[in-house]
Amino acid sequence: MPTINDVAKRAGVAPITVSRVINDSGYASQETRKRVETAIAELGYVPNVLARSLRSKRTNTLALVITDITNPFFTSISRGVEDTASAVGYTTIYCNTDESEKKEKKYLQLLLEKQVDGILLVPAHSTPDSLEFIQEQGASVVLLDRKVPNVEVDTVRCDSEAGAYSLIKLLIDRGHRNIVALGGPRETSTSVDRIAGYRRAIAEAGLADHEHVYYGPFTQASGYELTMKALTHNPLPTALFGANNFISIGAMKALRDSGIQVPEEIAVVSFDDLPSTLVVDPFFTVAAQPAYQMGQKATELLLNRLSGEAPQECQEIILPVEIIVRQSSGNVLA
Amino acid sequence: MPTINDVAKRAGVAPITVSRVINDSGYASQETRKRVETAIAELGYVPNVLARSLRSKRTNTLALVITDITNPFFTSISRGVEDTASAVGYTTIYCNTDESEKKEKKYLQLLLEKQVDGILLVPAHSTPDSLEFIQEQGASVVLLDRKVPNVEVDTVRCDSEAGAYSLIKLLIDRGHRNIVALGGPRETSTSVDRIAGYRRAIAEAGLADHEHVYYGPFTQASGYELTMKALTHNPLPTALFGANNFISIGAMKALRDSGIQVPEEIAVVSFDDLPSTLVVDPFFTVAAQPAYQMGQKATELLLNRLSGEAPQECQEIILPVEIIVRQSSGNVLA
DNA sequence: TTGTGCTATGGTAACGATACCATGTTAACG
DNA sequence: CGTTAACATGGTATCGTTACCATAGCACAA
Repeated sequence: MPTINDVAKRAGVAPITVSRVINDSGYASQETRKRVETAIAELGYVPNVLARSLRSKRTNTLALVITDITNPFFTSISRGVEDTASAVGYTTIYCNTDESEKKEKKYLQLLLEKQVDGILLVPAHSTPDSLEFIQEQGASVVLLDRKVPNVEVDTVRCDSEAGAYSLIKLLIDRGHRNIVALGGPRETSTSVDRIAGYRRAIAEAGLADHEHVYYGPFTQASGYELTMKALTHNPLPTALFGANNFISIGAMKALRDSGIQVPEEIAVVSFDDLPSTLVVDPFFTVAAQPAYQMGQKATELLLNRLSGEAPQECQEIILPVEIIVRQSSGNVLA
Repeated sequence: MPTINDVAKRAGVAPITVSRVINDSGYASQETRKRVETAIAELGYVPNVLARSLRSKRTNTLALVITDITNPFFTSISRGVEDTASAVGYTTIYCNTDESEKKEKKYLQLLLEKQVDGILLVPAHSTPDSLEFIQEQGASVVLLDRKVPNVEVDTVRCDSEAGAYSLIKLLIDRGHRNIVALGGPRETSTSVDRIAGYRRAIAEAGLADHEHVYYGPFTQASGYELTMKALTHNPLPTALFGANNFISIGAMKALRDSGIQVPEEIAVVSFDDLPSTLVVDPFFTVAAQPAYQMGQKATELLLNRLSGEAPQECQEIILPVEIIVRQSSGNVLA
């Protein structure tokens, strides 16, 4: 495989001149440029980015660390990231942590070894320490979707508390008094905030006695299981609140398997919408997060940091959620 | 940021010894190993993979070039790839070509510059030439999902022709005589094969006069549009065959918007299933491809090539599709 | 004329690791 | 006791590129 030196020899110039032509940096006469370009074409020369990055200390690579690309929410985020990054010549490495502390650690180490310029991180088990370590190693970080307390980091997320509050308020306004929350993990900030929103709405309506919260992973299996537990209540809840899309789908399956009609017998509201490309008849009343834009914004913020254009202080961008009312929330109770 | 030399100095050894400890290659006494490890920990040393790869000529990086990660089929493939690759210490770079020739070219060039060890490619506009160029540049290639004629390359895909044939046969057995195919792009091998399967079933049943094929991109919008065209037929078709998941969802929306009941008035069958995590009540009768395994197998094949374990000749692995009969195909016609 | 600044190009070192070769120490064996 | 082999460590060159500094021609202003 030809190197920059081979090209230089063939074009009758110094390697550095070839470099200047390739990168369009510094001066190069029209004629030299042409000679170099033909030499490149004739040899089928492909620059070696490893060498370039080693010398220049920039890899033009970002990393996106999410929990699971299989979740459409993260899929959309990833397209937002990828599109934004690739438009300015950056590549993106994706990592799925599956909410595992071990995987997260392993990937972060790997990414640092790869000298990525920046990391977009949906923290699963990140601590202030681990974030600081990343920054010490010269990589910029932007937190996505979730908070990590007591650190100075840029963050892009949605207002989970307000979104959940609105959903529950909507149910209460329709006459529901017995609403069960199917939460995510106890330690995950989005889950915590959504439950907080639920609590605020419940408390405001003077229903503190009717507060019922279950916790579990953000999975369909958990949604199913927690719903089955909720269905042992007497009297039955009149509405369920799923803290994310998978939980709610699991809940729906549990209700179906129990022969319970939605929304006639039990109403369901949920965090996270499903992309319209995947659903024929959207059914869920949801608090929809602008996932694509989250990825986009976070990437823009990160790129600004890298180019030194961003202001010194950390930014916390909080995007609004959109409440979309559909059938699953039903009508006003009789 | 500390380098291997800093570690070496602090541990009182030569850099190469540190290297041996890190990579667990060659000999190192228990005691030296310990000294090196503490030095690494104290300095917060992180090896620089760029330098390592530049010297060793291996990046331990694969690339997955797909058309759109937003399609659950490719999402599943990507998890198959990622899980298999990361289990043996490989990182994966994802690229979305969106079926664009320009993007595909741009990404392939970029990936070669990055010196990826291997590329898993869902060819959108790849030619034998472009594949050979990749191989000349020292990267291995495995084609995924689609064929490129007249090249020697490893391939992992499903039997599109047989899958489509089975779906159409199923409709014919239930009495359908007027089945419209909503195809993908004319040039894409999967689309071509699926239409071929459709044609074979139609011909076998002596229905050549009732052959109706439309072509368009693999998108929901196209599925919608083509269905609207199909609905202008007189008499109306009794069944539709969508060549991929997005097309079929678009078709369903068109039928819904036209006030046509599925399957009562028109039956629908489709290629590609949706993951059960995303659907409460699976409805489509489909030819399901084992997407995750496709990613897995392709990655294994690629890794075998890289380690030189694979036999010389190219392999073509063809996985079977599974016909899953659900409601959308309806009952036997009256 | 001298000085200044733009254009165009090149030489040398360095980025941070490992490949390759060399060397010394120790244990084991006939 | 000498030879062999496994163990343990190090020196030097090199991967392919760019940073940094240097040089030289030329136009133009003072």
